[in-house]
Amino acid sequence: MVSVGPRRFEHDVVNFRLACDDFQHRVQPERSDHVDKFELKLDQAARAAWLSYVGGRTQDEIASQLGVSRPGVQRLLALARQEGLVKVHIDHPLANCMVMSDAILKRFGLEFCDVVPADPDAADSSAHYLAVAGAERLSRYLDRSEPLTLSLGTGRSVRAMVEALSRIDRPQHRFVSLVGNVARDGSANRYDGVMVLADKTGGERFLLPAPVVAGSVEEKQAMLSQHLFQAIAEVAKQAEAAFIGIGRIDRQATLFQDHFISETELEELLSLSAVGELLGWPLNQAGEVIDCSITRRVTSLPLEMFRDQSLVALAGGRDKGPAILAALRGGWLKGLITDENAARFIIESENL
Amino acid sequence: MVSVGPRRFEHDVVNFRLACDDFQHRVQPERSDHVDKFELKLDQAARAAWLSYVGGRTQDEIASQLGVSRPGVQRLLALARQEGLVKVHIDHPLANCMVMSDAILKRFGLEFCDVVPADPDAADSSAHYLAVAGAERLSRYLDRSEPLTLSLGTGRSVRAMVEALSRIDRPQHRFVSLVGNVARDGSANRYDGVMVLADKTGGERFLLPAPVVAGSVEEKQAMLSQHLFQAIAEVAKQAEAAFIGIGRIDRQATLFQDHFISETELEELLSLSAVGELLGWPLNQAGEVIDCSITRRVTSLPLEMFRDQSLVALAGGRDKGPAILAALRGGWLKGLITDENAARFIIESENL
DNA sequence: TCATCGATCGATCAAATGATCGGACAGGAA
DNA sequence: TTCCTGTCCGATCATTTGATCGATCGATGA
Repeated sequence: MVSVGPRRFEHDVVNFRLACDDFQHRVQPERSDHVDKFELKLDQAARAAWLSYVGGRTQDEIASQLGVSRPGVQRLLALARQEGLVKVHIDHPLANCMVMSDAILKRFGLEFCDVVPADPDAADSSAHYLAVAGAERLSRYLDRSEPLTLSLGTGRSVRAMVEALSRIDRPQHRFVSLVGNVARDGSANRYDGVMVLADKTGGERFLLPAPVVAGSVEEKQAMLSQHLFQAIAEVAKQAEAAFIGIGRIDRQATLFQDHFISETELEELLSLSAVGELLGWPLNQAGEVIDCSITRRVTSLPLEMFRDQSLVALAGGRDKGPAILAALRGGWLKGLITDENAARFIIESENL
Repeated sequence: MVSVGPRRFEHDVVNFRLACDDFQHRVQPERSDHVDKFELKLDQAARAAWLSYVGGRTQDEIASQLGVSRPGVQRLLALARQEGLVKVHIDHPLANCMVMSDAILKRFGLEFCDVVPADPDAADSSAHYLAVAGAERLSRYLDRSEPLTLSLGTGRSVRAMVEALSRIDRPQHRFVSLVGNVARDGSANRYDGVMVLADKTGGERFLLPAPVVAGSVEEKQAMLSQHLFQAIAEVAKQAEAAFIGIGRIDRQATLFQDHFISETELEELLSLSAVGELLGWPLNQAGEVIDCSITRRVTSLPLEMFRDQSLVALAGGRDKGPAILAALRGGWLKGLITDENAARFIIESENL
């Protein structure tokens, strides 16, 4: 899955390295006849490149046309690409997305990164695309016929993803919710993502009978020691991949709006410069889990548990940028599905 | 040598056909879900194209990344190219030349066409490039070790070409001058192209002991019946290729300036709408040899003789455009070495 | 409901491409 | 002059790419 290195067109990110190679090549022989020779070679390279990329000739044809051997043509083409003579442009709105996706992928060592297009003006324009892209990735797992365990976080994005999924019969699969589906008032969320997913596939469902954040440290301990909780946690540990959302930490934060944390607690998190949360675990700008009074009451499985799973995050919108960036910096994610706006924020923040 | 058809990038000329194919595909299913489906496919195609051409991924990598089979990726890439999503630009002054060269090559069914860059302001800027390009082609023949017969016309371009040639030891080759090296006053040109070429290679030289245009029909007949003349003509017939210049027919014409034809004769040619000449044979705009009083006195070998030889013409400059175009239209040439200015004239005249 | 048509998809093979290696050649130092 | 060193060039092999063909799936109409 990991790219084995630049193969054909070395633009964008890679160009930098090649430019350096070039530097060593060209600056050393400064004398004019050498430069002339180089220019001549470049001319030939340009011809070869044109014949190959625009004219669509094969290297054999080019070879006989330019009067060199085929390997010679190959060297000319390589030269032309190194010197940046060949410019490829993909004429499609997705091209930008691909550029950013690739940059993020490489920067944070992800296994995949999908960036869906979004209109910067229309705030929620990308929500549906995000859901579809997520469903696409999700169904990649579900397609398999061998039994599979997947875990899901909460959030609008995750929810929309499973709703965008088309029905598929996979009774052998198991789905676990990573985040308690019980609100602080004790009401259970009947429409948890796992429920929908299990309905659509006919698979088994495992729901965590707990709130995200317990009322007290003691309550958390009590919950963690429950047999049922431990059994479900055990299933979650076997999951191959986890699809989760990324939460902001500010007054619009889901954690706060849904009353999982109080205003005082929010203030505390903000004062500790939390910028996002993963499964209820608050992260600072560097992506480290912040140790504070709230952390000690979070009932979610510890993030370390997901080191050997494919932790896939879905989140979009420029507002979520800082939170997504934190998750990336922490190295928690294996996959990211986001939108153009958030991606642009990340690219800018990291100077990519 | 002939192109076997579009292979990879179908731009420029070929794009037209592909656009038609596309038309049939896309217009028939006008219903919106079909269009949507097509759009989705195009999105995928854009992604695939980006990953392949910009990202430099291999098709296998793209396949696993997009979750389709490798042939699927191939179809996506083909689609992307058909739809014109992939734009390739060669960032080099020669790119224009290559475009024109290719257009001329295809339009007139040449075996090769070299277009060298030229500054439209500096009139003679391309003369040297032309010579070098010609020498390049010439040495392609000379490199061969088997005995070879080549014939040469006259003119500054041909002369410059042989001078640009580097020395090479080929005593087995034979070189024939196609145009008399005797001026009307009887003086022989000691520095004929053939002389230089034979000097540089050590090959045999055959010079036509005649002026281009004889003084009268009788003189021509006398000359053609000479044994020496016939012997040399016989050698010329065995030539594999002929490198010749292309002459204008106007007051700047070499034929006229060197007094091979008189002012009256020039007027006659112009009144018959001659626009150029090949080895002294005047051509009209369609490239047909004009039958007139001068034609009957031209001592050069008939152009028909070169139908099964590689007749290669060297000529540049916008002024020579009409003459070159005539030679091309007549279908006399197998190869053309010209410059940007002349090429542009040809492209514009033929609406390419 | 079934048969047929069409389209799409993936396995297979041929062609084209990229990379490595050994050898030749030129330029420079002993 | 001879040897050495670095560079360039072309033969060969592995990989990648393109194209064809049969199979499968879904749609359409009887």
